[in-house]
Amino acid sequence: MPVITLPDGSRREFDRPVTLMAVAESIGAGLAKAAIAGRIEDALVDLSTLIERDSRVSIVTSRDVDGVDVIRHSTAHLLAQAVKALYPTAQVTIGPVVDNGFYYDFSYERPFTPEDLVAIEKTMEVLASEALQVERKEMPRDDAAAYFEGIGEAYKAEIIRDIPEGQVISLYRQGDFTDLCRGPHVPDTGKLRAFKLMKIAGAYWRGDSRNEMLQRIYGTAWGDKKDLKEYLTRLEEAERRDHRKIGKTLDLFHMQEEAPGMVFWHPKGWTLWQIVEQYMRGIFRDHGYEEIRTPLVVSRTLWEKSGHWEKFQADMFTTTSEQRDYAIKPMNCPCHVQVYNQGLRSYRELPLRLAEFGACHRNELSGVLHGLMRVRGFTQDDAHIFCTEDMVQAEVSTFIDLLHRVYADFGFEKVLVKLSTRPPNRVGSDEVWDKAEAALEEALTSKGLVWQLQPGEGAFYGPKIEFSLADCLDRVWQCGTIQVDFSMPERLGAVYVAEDGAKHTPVMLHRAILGSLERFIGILIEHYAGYFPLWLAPVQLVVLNITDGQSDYAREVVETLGSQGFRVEADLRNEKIGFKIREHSMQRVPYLAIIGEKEMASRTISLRSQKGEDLGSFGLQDLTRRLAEEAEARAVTH
RNA sequence: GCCGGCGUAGCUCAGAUGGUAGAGCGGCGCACUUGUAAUGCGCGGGUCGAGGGUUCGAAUCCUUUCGCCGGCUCCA
Repeated sequence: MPVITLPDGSRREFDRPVTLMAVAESIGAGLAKAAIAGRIEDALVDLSTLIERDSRVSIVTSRDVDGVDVIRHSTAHLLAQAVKALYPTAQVTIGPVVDNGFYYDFSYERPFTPEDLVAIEKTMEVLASEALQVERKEMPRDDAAAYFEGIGEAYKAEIIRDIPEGQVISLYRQGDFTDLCRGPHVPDTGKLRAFKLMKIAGAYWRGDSRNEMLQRIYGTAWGDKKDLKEYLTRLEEAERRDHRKIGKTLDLFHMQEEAPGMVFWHPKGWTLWQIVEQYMRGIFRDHGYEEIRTPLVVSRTLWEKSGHWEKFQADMFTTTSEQRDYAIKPMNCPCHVQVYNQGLRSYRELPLRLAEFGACHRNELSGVLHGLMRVRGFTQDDAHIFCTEDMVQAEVSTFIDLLHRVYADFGFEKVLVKLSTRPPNRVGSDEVWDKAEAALEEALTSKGLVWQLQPGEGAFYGPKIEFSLADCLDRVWQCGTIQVDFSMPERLGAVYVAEDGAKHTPVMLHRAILGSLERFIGILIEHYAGYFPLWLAPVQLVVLNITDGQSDYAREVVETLGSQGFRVEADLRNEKIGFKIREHSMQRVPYLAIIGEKEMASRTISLRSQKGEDLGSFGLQDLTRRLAEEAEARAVTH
């Protein structure tokens, strides 16, 4: 006689085992209708699950995150059912839930086309409208394998064969379609009301590039149509913010096929770059870093010592001169160790923080290149801290503060943190790893940060922390990192003389805040949709005259502001003011200063914000004060 | 690198089924001297990503190749 405890603490007693659905019905018809799945104790299960013992129970609806995931998972099944209905020779493989949706991989004799996608989606809608019951059935492993082999589903059979013998396997049937699945699923396909197929892509069977390429269909699914629409709007917004598009319209940079994965920076883009770089240079200077510059082209012999030649040769650009092999540096650390190695270092010099805006090149696979976000030539805000093991925690701790400050200055408040610990293949003793991992963890804890642990995800040479920022669309970008390295200083012969007079190997911390400047600028462009805050805007203000009569005064204003370090341009063209305003507004210039007869007579300007507000007339002193204050505050005004 | 899609004027894009390319914006010229998101008129501008093939004839069909886009894989 199960006693059921609901989330609000109330209890209900039943005189015989009941299904979750029956519990939902006993609470209310509305809830029963909205029910997607349920939870018994903490396990997410089907509504058809029979409750035989006293339990804590809750009903999951589409307003529940887990409920939406169940809907997505069931929509993946609906997709597979539709594909099998339209293309019976297609074989199903796997169909998991991903962020915002799901996908399903199929093996089929030809690629699916966009027209297929339309047909499949239509069939899915029909199947959903039929509100087919979704039934769970359990089967012994071997029977299940035999079943799928019998219906020609080789991939499913293969998946089952990898499940331990003797285990009971669950199958889900809806209409004439049966899929192997752990579940849970919606009670009937009528619950699937808000979905859309998004795109087709290739994907390797089991994610291994040696395997067959399958046809992956991506879809999105939501609890209701409103959420679906919101999601699609968000995608449109992301498209609107695409840095490749904005980079073109704002004339920031371009790329061309003669230099794939490399950037041609135009004057405005390079101005933005310089603002970012000079800002970081100031940060370095204020926090005990010394800036250096090391060669781009370095002999193979150094890369052999560092181990890169062996491990990453295919990913490096190489060249030859007078029978010597060279590689264009894919990272800066070996070169930084060379700077460290000049002269004999004393413990008194530690920690030594060497920073470089290091231009690196990696011969990335052509298929992964993506605007500024994934390039072959990039510049890191790189630095290496040479220190003792005892200094690691303090250095990491200071770095974390620094990083948060930098992100906040650029307008990013939300930072996500991941700690990656020792992988199976690694260098260094367990004691040293223990110490390093503890130092990183302690540094995070002392800052009161929440972090995600990634066991085994550390580099072979040491543990690391990765910092990601969330942009205005809540997209997450991993930018910062701090990594402990036990390997390279020793490999490259870095030492210091300690208090005991003996030579010791320093620990090296690799660290970056922005990561790649190219990519970071790409993120900035998308975050602000090109509407940069004043301190970042390549052109901060344009002075517009009404007629030729004010040209000289306009030039004078530009000169005055320019001499005070503002990035100001004049637009003295013989055009209507509305035309000029429109052009510069579309170029997302933060401020426009308009000068007509009136302004010239009173030696003022009329100020217009990017948003189109008339801010009134300003004398030059008031204007410069206003601009300076806003730039200094790094205020985000639009 | 792999799978699929795409590549036409400076930009955004039209150009079924093969018949030697078109619009808007920008550019240039002329007129207009203009008050807060497009003044009017006129003029140029493209070996249709590149190579090869089929054809009387290719932007269009086939093929090779480069690049871009979306994924997969990779990411020291």
